[in-house]
Amino acid sequence: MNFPPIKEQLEIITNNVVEIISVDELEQKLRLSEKTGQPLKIKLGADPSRPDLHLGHSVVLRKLREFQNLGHQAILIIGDFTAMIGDPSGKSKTRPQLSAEEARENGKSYFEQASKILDPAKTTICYNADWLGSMGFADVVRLASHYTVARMLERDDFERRYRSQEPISIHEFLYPLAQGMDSVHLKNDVELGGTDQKFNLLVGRDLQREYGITPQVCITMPLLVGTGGGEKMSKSLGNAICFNDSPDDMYGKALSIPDLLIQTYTKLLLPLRELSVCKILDDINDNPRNAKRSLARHLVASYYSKEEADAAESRFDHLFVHKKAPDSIELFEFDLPSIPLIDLLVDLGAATSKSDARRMIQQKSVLIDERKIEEITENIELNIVPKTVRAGKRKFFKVAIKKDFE
RNA sequence: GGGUAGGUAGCGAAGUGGUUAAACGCAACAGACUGUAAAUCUGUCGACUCUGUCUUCGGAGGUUCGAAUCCUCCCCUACCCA
Repeated sequence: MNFPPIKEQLEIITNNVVEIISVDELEQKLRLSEKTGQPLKIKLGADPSRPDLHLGHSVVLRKLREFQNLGHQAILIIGDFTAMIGDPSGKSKTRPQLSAEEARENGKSYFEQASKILDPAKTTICYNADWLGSMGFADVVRLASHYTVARMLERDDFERRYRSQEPISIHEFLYPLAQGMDSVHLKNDVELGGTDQKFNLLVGRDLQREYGITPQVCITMPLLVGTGGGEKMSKSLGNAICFNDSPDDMYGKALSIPDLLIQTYTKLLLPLRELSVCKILDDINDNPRNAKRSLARHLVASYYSKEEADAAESRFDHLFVHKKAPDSIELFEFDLPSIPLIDLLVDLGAATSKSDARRMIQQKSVLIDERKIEEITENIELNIVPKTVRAGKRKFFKVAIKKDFE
């Protein structure tokens, strides 16, 4: 196997990362692989309890892809074992515990989505239940003896939670250890993760050393800020752009990010070596509108195609710039001759409750066939010819009576 | 086992007997404006048979004309002591 020159590799690997522990060791490993022709094993852990990949995941996946491009071996670990126990960290305590089948299923879906970025043919995929699942209680006790409570409490979020008197369950201490065991098992050279993974990555490093393996190099990538601008991108916070979002959604969400984020998104999510991408950065100050539109188009193009991206943009312009109704609107048929508007809005899912529907009408955001509704008690006649219901700027419906209604 | 401090709307956080459906912040939604679903400003933000009614402040009872606020029991969390 021939690798690019070390200097070039380092340059690519270093780009965009927050921290590498340590660069010297990385360089040593690269030299060794050059000498032996052995590619480095690059590990990335995947959480199968949340199989909806979003742009936040893409930051680290793109880094893994860069390693692949350099000729190294990407290993995607599906954390099906840990998912079966149920991740206790943070707020989502109610997260359902996954069965073995669900975890595998989600893992598969994760891999499929990740393949939009990785080269699937060159990606090794494995499930950590394969080795963690066969550990006995005695093994776990032995493993746990390698780490101390004080060191556990050094971890950022443990420390924070401890200080603010939030509960920390004992088994949460086992998580970093389990993840570290993955590294022991795989004998990987590098582990990738977001900055929130730093502690876990370091535990893997320590454990490898304990078990007599050359410690892994830890590389942390920035956490992507969500579309709202404040918190990190996460599906549950509703500020994520998912791989599986439709081109229209993806385009629209990308355009909705605060201007301040244009630069970050461009750098972390798009290939900067491309000229058209560089131009986005140049445009930010003079013409943020164009910069953001270009960012949105590039994003859609990278997950779908250039054609889809252009189409999404023109549909967006049609809808929001020219303020016209979209071409295709979902049709809802009712077997009633008429219906109170309030009920209609609830039935359509445009409003979450009748009070909500009432509010929307009061706020003058409901239009029927372009006519603004002022009256809360409005009754809507249904015909064979569909009427267009618009609630707010984004929600469109067509409503009609069922054809065979008598 | 003993003690202390807590559990308030999607989240964070006020309120400790009476205009309190419950301040404030974030999120969300809507409107204006715009360059877009940015920014900014304004409004809304428990439910309903909606100028009124009903149900909420960990759970169940109780005191009172009246309770998120007082009492009893229970559940949950953190910290301290053992």
